[in-house]
Amino acid sequence: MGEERHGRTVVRTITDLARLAGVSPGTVSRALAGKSLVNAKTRARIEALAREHGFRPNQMASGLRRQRTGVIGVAIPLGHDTRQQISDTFFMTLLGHLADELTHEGYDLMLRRVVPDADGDWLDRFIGSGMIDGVIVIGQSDQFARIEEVAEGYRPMVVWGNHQEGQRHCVVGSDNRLGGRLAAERLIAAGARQIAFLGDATAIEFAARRAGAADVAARFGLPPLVTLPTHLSPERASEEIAAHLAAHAGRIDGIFAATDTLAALCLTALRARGVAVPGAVRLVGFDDLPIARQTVPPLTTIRQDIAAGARGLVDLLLRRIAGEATESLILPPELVVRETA
Amino acid sequence: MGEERHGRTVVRTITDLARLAGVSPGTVSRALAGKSLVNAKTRARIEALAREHGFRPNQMASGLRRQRTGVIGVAIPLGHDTRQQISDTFFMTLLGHLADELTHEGYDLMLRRVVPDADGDWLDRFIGSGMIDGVIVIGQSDQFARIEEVAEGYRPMVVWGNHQEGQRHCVVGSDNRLGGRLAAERLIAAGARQIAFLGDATAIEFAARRAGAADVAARFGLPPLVTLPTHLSPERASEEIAAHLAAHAGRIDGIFAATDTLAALCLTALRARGVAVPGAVRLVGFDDLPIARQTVPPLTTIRQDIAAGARGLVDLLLRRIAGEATESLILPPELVVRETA
DNA sequence: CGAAAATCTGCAATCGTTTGCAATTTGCCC
DNA sequence: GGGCAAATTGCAAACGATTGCAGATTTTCG
Repeated sequence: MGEERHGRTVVRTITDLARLAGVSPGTVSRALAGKSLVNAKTRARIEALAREHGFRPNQMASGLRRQRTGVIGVAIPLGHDTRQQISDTFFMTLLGHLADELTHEGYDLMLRRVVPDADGDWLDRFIGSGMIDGVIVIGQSDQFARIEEVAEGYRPMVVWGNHQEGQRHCVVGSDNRLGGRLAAERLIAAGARQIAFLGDATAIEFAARRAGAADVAARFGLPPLVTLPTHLSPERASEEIAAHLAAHAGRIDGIFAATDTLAALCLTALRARGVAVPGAVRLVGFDDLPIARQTVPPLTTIRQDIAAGARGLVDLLLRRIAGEATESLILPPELVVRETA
Repeated sequence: MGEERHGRTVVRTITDLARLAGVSPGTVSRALAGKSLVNAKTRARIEALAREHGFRPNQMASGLRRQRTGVIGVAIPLGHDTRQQISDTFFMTLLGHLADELTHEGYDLMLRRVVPDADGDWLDRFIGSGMIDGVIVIGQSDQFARIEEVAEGYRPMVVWGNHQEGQRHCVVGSDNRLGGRLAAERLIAAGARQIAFLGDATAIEFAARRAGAADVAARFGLPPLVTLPTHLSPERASEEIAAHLAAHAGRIDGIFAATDTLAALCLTALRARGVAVPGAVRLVGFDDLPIARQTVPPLTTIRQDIAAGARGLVDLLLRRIAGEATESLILPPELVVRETA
């Protein structure tokens, strides 16, 4: 420690700096932490030296001692459909906003993709690492049970996803069922009679969207929804959609897609078959991603307010870290009418 | 420590576990680290106990002692165009692949968005935090000089971006100039005579793309490129593009967009003006993002192999961490012909 | 059987920072 | 100037894991 370099003492530790300033390490620590216990002049001197030598206290050591790291973990569980989510526009936008919010609150963000099937222990591992002060889980995937279990004993966790009656873990998410209702109402208003749901209805959020749409179909006395399951990755989904359209040609006049991404693919497939949209088939998406404005014709969709979601996640998490008990936050989605329905 | 809970001793530290196993903390540490110095039976016993109590060593303490954290920092400098990049599909896809690769190599990923204008010190702060073993910077933005300066004294850093003659920092990126050449050649082959470059040519990568296109225009004896500067965020870009098209109506017959995202917006704007593509105006994008397949008509573009880029970044970084000196890695982009040129 | 070699295990220092407590200095008032 | 309170500072013990070294145990072999 304290070797010469560039003709200037290199100061790596608070002790180095203390020696330079002629005080004890404790005082340096207090000065840099901005505590009121140090003399103003002493502090100024120490701060100047720190700046001059580009010194920054080691966060690992600080974290260890204070039992708080200033890092929030963000876990993205990937379902069977591995490759998808991390490049999915919706999740990525959410992640971007999360990064903003967390930075703003002075936290760093540790990102971890997890493949629950391959590693049943993912959540405990993340939490138990001692590296994070709290965790945000983006998407429940098929891990609802696991998350519930952990929520029992670990408070600082908030999850993006769907809310179920009586669940224990704190969740932030859209009212998917309501979104589904809005979508179906619009399809019907635009003239649809036989509605199909496009997407993997085993995913819990999607199931809720579908259920909302089914509610409305039933209320209007229409035939039950047809489900057209797909994967989320564009490559596979394209083929699957084409197959579905071929199989149900002429028998479906309204499609509610689980996602704008799927809706856009579906639109391309419909065009390829020469089906008029919204003339012969009406189409509604979900999310209101940028792509929704760019399709031809532009997509009618259900908007989720991603920024508000991120704010909610961070806000609730910080309150839980502070020890508060918090309710889940359910955001209302909103119908955006463009031209496909 | 070692209090009762759920009728089972809670073991938080390696010392707790040692007490339970009737050995010393040192032995537990060695057993859990999989060192060969512990007796097979002792190790088995310790491992069983650890599993049973869900014990995981504290990474902060471990990191402090070993002077290595197992975390790689990923910094995303945001230029003036703040909101954009983190939700930009290209960067996010790259981030996804990075997460994959790093996880695969046993590293965690710490994500930090930085606004260099507001915080001139961003890179040193990140590096000096003691929280990361190395750093990947995604995009040079306008921070070329700052990065160069830091590269001088800090080895474990790799940057995604453009390569300049004689630069010091290790970079991975596409050969943007070559990409620009490919784009221009295609535009010309498709019949363009007056080519425009769409995008912010002050960004270093974009400038290189533009330069490549300009090379080709000159070689073919065509008039110099017209530059149509835009922001990257879709909202602002839309208007700007519309204005540009209005200003240059009929005088441009080929557009090279810095990005597929811009190209898609441009296509929409062209459609709105009733301009035939590729009949009256040819259009080539860059990146080959998913949206390139979905526009109408689908976009001719220059593909960057994002996965290869991520692999390169991680590979080079790990080698630098290990102390190797490494060359930069320049990947060849590739023309993908679809229907807009 | 005994000694040397090989294998395990424990001890205690260490990583760099924070913080309770005690010691010291300074300021203030009579 | 003395005495007391307030303001600063130093001391040393944490935080939890790792690891060089030395002591203890077992194995090997002549």
